Amino acid sequence: MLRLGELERAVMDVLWGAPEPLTARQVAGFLASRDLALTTVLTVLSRLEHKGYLRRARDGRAHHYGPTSSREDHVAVLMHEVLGAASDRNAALAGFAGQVSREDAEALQSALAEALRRSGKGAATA
Amino acid sequence: MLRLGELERAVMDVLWGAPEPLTARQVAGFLASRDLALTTVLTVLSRLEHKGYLRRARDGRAHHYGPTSSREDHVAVLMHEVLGAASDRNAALAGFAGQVSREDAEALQSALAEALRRSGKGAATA
DNA sequence: CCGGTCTTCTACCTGCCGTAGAATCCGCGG
DNA sequence: CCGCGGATTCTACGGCAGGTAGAAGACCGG
Repeated sequence: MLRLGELERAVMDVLWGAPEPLTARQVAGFLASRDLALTTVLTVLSRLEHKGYLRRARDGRAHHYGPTSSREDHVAVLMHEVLGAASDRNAALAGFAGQVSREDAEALQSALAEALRRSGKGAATA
Repeated sequence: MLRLGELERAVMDVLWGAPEPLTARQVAGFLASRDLALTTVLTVLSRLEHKGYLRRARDGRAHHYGPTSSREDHVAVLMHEVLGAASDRNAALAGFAGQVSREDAEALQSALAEALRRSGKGAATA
């Protein structure tokens, strides 16, 4: 998985936070505090598209850029990627479990229960 | 959290996999397939120490380098870091839960149960 | 005290990313 | 159908991280 730089992340945050695809100009608008040149935003947008994070569609003279997956999916994928680096997955999972907040732990538990229930009566995921 | 490069990760893997701290020469030995100059290993070792991943202790003429934390801890920390990037933690956790293998899901569940039990009769973690 | 290690310093190169100007393209209004 | 103005593409530069390693200095053991 290709990593994101600071500005790239900021752009993705804008797009992930938007209800629908945005034009480069709109993205620049959301990042107005950075006072970036439009071409800078365009460059980043292109790089992100190249990396597979964005998809774009022409609309009149401009393009609209939208994320190819949700931030949550992205995060989930990254978490797996990180987890894959551990030689002892169980130990890593245990370490992780030991560090999460109570709220997260509870949320994770129900999510897991749900996942197991689903995979239980379908084909096994693993 | 500072990221690791390819070689840096390889070095950490060697040290994480070793039962005790190693000298630069020993590390180079484990990475023999790369045919690196000793100074290259030393440089990387220094950078890793600087980043806080390693601690070293002099022993006679050479230093012995050992990891400051286990790979599993490292992975757990990284997972949290990644999780922190999600605006909707629950959605991210759900996405993660939906992607884990059955084995991992089960391991996680017991680890979580354990964690909750412990935090339950102590001070709350969150 | 000497020699051979081990270490430190310094340096080069490459690739990624932030940044943006110049040139080109193209759809829309007239 | 033409030209205008915005959108896109191309190209580029500087900085930083990381891989790589030589040269020189520090230091321990014999």
